[in-house]
Amino acid sequence: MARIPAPERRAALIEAALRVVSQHGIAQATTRAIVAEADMSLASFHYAFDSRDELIDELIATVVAREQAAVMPEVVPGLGLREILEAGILRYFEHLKADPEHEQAMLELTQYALRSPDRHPLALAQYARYVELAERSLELAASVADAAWRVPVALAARVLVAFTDGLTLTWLVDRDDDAARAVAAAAADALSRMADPR
Amino acid sequence: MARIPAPERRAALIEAALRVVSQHGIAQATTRAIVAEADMSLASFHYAFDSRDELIDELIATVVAREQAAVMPEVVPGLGLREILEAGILRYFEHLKADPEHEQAMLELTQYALRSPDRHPLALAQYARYVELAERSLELAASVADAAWRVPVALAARVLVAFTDGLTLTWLVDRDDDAARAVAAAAADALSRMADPR
DNA sequence: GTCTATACACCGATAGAC
DNA sequence: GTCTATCGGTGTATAGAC
Repeated sequence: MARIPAPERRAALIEAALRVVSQHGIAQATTRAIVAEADMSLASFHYAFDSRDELIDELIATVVAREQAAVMPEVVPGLGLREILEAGILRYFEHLKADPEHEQAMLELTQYALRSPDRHPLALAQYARYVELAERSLELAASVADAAWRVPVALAARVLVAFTDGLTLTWLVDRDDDAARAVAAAAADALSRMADPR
Repeated sequence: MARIPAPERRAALIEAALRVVSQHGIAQATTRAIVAEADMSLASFHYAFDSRDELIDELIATVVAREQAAVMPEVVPGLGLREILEAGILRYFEHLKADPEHEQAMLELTQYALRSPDRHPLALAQYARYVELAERSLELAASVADAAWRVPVALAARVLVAFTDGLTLTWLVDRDDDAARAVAAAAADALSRMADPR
């Protein structure tokens, strides 16, 4: 086999691990399954990583760092804040529908991290990142709609994260698109009432 | 050891399994960990159950059937619908704070069920039960507040389930009580606008 | 650096004595 | 019915040839 620098091997293994977790769940993301997905030998795994735990930690850090603002609103002037927010949440919903396994993987990684005190900070960082992205979206939305947040943006962002999480979890279970759209509308409604026109 | 009828052994093992899942997560809920918690021999497990899968399925069915309406509003006349709903959601939040491991276990069992086509119906049944309980709460709340739902109650109930799920997941990660209360207020606000005074 | 082969722990499940 | 002992399989991790 070709000689591949350790950092590249680590990256390839992390990508393979994400695919395995997405498709089969974290419980099935064994070292053997991951190296098979990456088309490597088992020994190569332990050359690149000290342990499976080390890879999982790195995987969580990677997906968190890579997370993009799926809810980021388009700049369409003339719309009210409520409409802008609803469009943003619906955009996230389309993103969820396009790749449900990825969001399911993110949820599993969160819960995995929650089960170990050592890894709890990883889950916290993940949600801090979500809140940060939500915050930017809400600030942009208010700016476009010419509104001002009455509560701290960080708090409104935290509420938005909770609402999208709930939308995700329930939709992954029942795949009820109409219900998900109702959640989006209700969430946008509630959030828009946390701001005043300027 | 004493001779215990099979149904009692099954019940004891299910209770032990729930404790193990709550405390250590479903990944650690091995047959050995469960029998240790139940103070039984490993062979007793396979006398009562054909397989570990059979017990997990039974466990999910049991916790779902046992689920109570934690959000069920108190009957306090004179309050508006929004206040009644907020009080109900805050009641659920206190329930969550009192026993976080149980709600975390429920989330894990849901995601576990989602990973296997055979068990997906169990997750669906779980959420159908949640929606049913939410529906009863919403009907009672509207009746007490003398209001009428403008949308189908089932849909409003589905939205309520999503909101409480999001509240649960985010709070389990960051344990931010103030943020959770803001989610509760926003959810109550959004839901109350799905009804009209009568 | 990469491989095959293997050590060792733990898993679910069963055999067979009592 | 209940137990101890054990099987076959799979998990993580490592040894040692190349």
